[in-house]
This record gives sequence, C-alpha cells and structure tokens, in this order.
Amino acid sequence: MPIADSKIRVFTTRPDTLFGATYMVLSPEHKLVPQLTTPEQKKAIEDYKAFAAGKSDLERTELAKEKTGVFTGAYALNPVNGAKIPIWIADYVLASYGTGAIMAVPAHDERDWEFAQKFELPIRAVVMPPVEWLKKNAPADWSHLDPNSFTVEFAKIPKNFKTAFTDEGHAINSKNLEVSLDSLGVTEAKAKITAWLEEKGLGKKTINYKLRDWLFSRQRYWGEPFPIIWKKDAAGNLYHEALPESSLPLLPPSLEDYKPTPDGQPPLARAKDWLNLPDGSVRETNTMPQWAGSCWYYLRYTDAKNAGGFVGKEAEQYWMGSRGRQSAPSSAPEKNASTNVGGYETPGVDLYVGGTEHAVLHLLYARFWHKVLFDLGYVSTPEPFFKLVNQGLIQGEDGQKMSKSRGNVVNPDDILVEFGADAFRLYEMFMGPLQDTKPWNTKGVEGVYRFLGRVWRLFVDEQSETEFEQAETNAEPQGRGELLDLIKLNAAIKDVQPTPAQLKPLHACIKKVTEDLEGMRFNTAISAMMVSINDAMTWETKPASLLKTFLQLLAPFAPHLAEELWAKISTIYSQPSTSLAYSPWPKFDPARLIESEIEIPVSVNGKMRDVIKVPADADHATLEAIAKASEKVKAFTDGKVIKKVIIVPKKMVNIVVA
RNA sequence: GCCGGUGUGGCGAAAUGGCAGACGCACAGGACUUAAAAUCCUGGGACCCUAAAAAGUCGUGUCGGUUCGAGUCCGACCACCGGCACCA
Repeated sequence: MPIADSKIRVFTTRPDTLFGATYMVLSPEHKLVPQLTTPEQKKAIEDYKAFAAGKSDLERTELAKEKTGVFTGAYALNPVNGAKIPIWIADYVLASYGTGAIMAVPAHDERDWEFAQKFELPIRAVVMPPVEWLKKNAPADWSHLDPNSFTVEFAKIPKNFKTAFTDEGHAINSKNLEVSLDSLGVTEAKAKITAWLEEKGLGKKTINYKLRDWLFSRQRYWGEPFPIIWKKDAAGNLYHEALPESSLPLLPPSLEDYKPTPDGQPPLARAKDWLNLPDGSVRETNTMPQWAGSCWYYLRYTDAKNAGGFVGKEAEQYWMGSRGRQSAPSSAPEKNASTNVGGYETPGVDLYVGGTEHAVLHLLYARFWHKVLFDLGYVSTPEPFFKLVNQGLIQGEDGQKMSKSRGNVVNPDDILVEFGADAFRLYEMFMGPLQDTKPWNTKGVEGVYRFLGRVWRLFVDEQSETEFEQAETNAEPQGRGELLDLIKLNAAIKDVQPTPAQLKPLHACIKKVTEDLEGMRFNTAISAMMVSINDAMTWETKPASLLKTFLQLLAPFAPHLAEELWAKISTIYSQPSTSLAYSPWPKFDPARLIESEIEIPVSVNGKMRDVIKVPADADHATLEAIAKASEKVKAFTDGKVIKKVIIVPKKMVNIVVA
C-alpha cells in the first residue's frame, strides 16, 4: 500500500472540517494521477479517464446525478492527524476549479456524502448539528429513542443519519497534540486551524477568484480570425505568436465554400494562400464567436472610421464619459446626485436594455473587456454602462419559452410582412410592462394594427383611398409609389382653432405619453393614445394643429405611419413642412388640465356607496354636507351614530358609523 | 441548491393607500352588405334577486397584521417563471 510521497494541494472553504477528511478526490485530469496510480489500478483508472473525457459538459453537470469514480490504489496522510486516507479520482471534482483536488469530508458535504455512501468510504463527524436537525434526519425507526442520545450517536456513527450536515455548528472530534478545535463555532474554528496550518507551513489562507470558463473560439467561418500564428521551435514543438500591430486588422479570406474541410479542419483552412505564410508559419484557423465583437462595439461606434485604433482618445473621452459631455447646453435639466457618478452625468452608454438570459452573460463579458481596457489605460472609465434595464422574455403563444424544439417560435419576418414594422413595434411595446415576461399573441398584433388603421382613416379621405387602391391594382409595380398622391386628406380636417373640449384631452394625452416615455411605460402611453384617437373619431371638425400634435406623440411608437401622415397633413398649409423627426416634442399646458367639477366616491365604513359631483375646490364642510345629503348614503347612515367623517379633498369622503 | 422575478376577468393587462378591471384581445348581439371580409355600434368578474333592471353580497395566489379605508404597506407561506450551478 504505497503512500504518496508528493504533496497534493487542495482548496477548501471549510478548513474547520479538516479532521473529518476521510478520503481525497482528484479530478480525472489532475497531473499527479499517473504517478499515484498503482499497477493493479492502472487499467481501471485509465478506463475511467477515458469515460470522463468522453462526457460532454452537459452530461457532466445536468445529467450526472449519480456519483462515479475509481480508487487510485494510493493513500495520503491527513496533515492534522496523520490518518492514512485513500485517494480516488472522480469527475464530480472539476479540474478547472481550485487546485483540481479536494479533501473529502463526507459528514459535512453533500457531494462527498453521496460518494462515500456509494463506495462505502468512512464518514467521520466533526461538526455537531443542533438537536432539531438530528431529530429530523435521524433514521425513522429511532422515533422511540431519546433525542438526547442522538448527539452521542451522531458523534460516533454519522452515516446512520439521512444526509450530510452542512450548516454551522460547534466542532467535535477535532484535536491533535498541538491544536484543538473542539466546541468552537465554525468561524472561530476556521481561524484557529488556518493559523495553525500556516504556522506549520502546511497551508495558506487565500482568496479564490472565479470567472466562468468561456470557450473563446469557434470552428466557423463567420467570426473574427485570431491574429495569431503558429511556429515550430528547434525541437519541432508548436508555439504561437501574436501578429505585429502593423499586420492588423487581420481580415478573413474570401471563400467559395464556407463548410469545414472533409478532414474536420475549420473553414479557414480552405484558404491555403491565406493560411500559409512565407516563413513557414501557419495561421490560427478558429474564429472568435459573436461575443468578441459585441463586447466592444459600443466603443467602436463612437469613432467608427478611425483607421489608427479601435477608438480615438477624444471620441472615447467625449462619449464614454471622462469629460462628462461638457459641451451639452448648460440649460440641460440638473440631475440629482445619485445619477452623478464620479463627477460625470450618466457616463458611458446611458442605458443598456436586454433580457437577463442574454444580458447576464453578455454584460459580464463586455464589462470584463472594458475593465481590462481600463487597466491598460485605453479607456477612461472603469464601467461602460450607466444603467441596466432587463426587459422581460417574450414567450411563445403557449406561455413557454420560445424554442425550435417546442415549435412555438414566432418569426418576426412573417409578422413584418403581414402587419408592417410599425404594428410589430407598437405591439411589442403594448404587450405589458417592459420588464415583465409575457406570452406572444398574434391576435394582439391585429389589435394594434386596427388602431393604426383607425389613425390612418382619421386622416385620409376614404373615397380617394378607394381610387388609389383601384389605380394601384392596375399600375405597373414601379409606378405605384407616385400614386400615393391620389390619397387626399380627410375633408373634416380644417385649419381651425381647437375647442377647449378638444384641447383638454389632448393635453392630458401629451402629459401621459411624455411621462410614460420617460419611465419606459410604453404600454400605458399607447393606451392613452388609443383613448385620444377613439375620441377624435367622433369629432365633426378635426383641427389640423391638434392632429399634428398627436402625430408627434405617435412618432416614437409608429414612425413610418406618423411621418407619412405628417407629410399628408402639411399639404393643408401653404409652406412645405420639414420632417416630423426634427420637430420639437410637444409640451403640455397644466392650465388646460384643470377641472372645475369632479366626481368623488363616498363610502360608509370603507364601502363605496355613492359618487357625488362636487366643485373641484370644495372645502371639507361642503364635501361633508353634500356627502351626507346623498340618498344612497343616507340608506346606510340613517338611525346610526356617525362616529367620524374622513375627508380627503379631491379624493373621497368616508363616513364611519357605529 | 443559490440568486432574481411574477401571481388581478376566458386572455395580455391598468390602478400617487381612496370608484378594482382603463386600453387591447377573444366572445355575444346589432348596423352596413345579395352575401362575406373590412368597418361601425352595444354588452360582458362572480353570486343573489328579477320578465328585465335597480339594490345587495363576494372578489386581486393563501393565511394573518397595520389602517377610517389595502391589489397597493408589514409578516409568514404556496405556486409558477428566468438566470446560475457537482465551484469543494
């Protein structure tokens, strides 16, 4: 029974359980495995390594519930008590995390517990659980025993209990001649054993950083080629080298065929001229995945034509925030202190909108790149994005996440062809709050499409539209665009002063849409516009100025239709109009929104009983008198003692009776 | 397992602690039409009573609390969705 004469380094967050380590596990890829394996175990170990290597990542994680592993035949010594413990390999230990080796404490780690139970390895208790845990996890047939005896049982034979105890408790069975952890809590025990190990030179306190392993290469054509070449040293070993800056940017070769080669090389290997360099070195043929570009395009966009670098200093400082957009007009509204970071207003990209499933990873890596560039001095701020909004996932019509395998994918192209970009865009905004997950419903698109149809009919003369449609059917395709001029403005639209009754709802709508846009409440902004349009349909005379304002509100939601109708309605005026896109956003006049008479609810004991019409500025006494005079209210108050009357002007009256 | 989110009509949803269900979908009835499509009008939470209504009762995942008053605030729980995950 050989005992390993080398040291095996392990990483743990629970050094306090070191006395409970009853075996060790190395990942199958660990480099000490070959030298540790005994001749008798060699075959089994090699078979297992092949088995583990053949598993995909998916199989190793999601599917691999059942623990597997093989004994190396070797033993290690536990530094705290000299115990001889077997060394196994198992794929539940990942080569890429920590040192790729663990000390297994089955009594206090669920994975180790499962493994120890399966392979009948010893289990040693070193942390005492609370009595409630012991009761809950004791074997069912112990119910007649005194729960106080469970403490003794757990300390002796923890394997009888149902599972590992992984929470905090006080240490037991944890002492040697020099150090004792017994009765200490987890935190104290960790500190004490760490100090002892460091003093003895047996271990070291450390911080372990983790960044998810990201496979940064693809065997596809579409992607940026790596500016890396491969060379051979004197012994014939391959090594790689970065291309000099003068050879950048490296462009992909043009290919006739974008498929991988018959012998399994990536597509770039087809471009022999590009691949092989005169000095005998060979280019890397993998390409970078889409992330590679999307992680920094926001920087490139600030200086897209710069041939000398990925972004110029001036442009970077202006757009990404180290200068704080000082050229902005001083009349710009002041932002409150919380939006002022490092002395700059909204530095970098003002707003990042993305769903969590995409943004969690993309945002993580884009920020990582940005921080690397910041540390290297190429960008001037440590963070690229000022504000994040996670928009909700759009599910399939069945309420499930869209996926090809479920067959519930909605293709945007089909929707665009049938309803147009405006309706598609409008529907996505109308579905519900931006941040919420919600199912797609094509019937809903029809709904907003009908709304846009009503907007259209509000503006155009239906007779002329019929003529247009007939002319279009007979016309040559290329001449159809000009026929649009056949469509005349609705005769009810006139260059007249709007009435106060028309202006009030309009200004309410401007207010609502303006505020909802600011808060990204697109769904309620759209419903406010629907209300306005439904109202305007009933007007006999439609003032042109008012309809123009409405188009300005609609433009961010349905830009194509709004711009088209803007041009059409401008024909009512003598001078030609400029594009709607350049017109200033309308302002609402609070004076237009003042009501003289309002309706407020009256309740008795908190239950609504009547609605009364009162002057908007009615005082407490007036409100109380009107409320008490209501016949419907009287039915509930007559013959009862009024204990209290609560009055909130402009809101409600509540009468409390005994 | 850890982190985050969401629960309101048949459906998507709305509602500074103050009239629950705006707006839209679906559905039903009607108008226009030879007919259909499109369009327009009307009606829809449940229960109870009624010829029909009015009035009344209940109702925002469950249980409890605060309040004159709770979808909204507080506490506990349940369910569903998303992200991450043998990370020692």
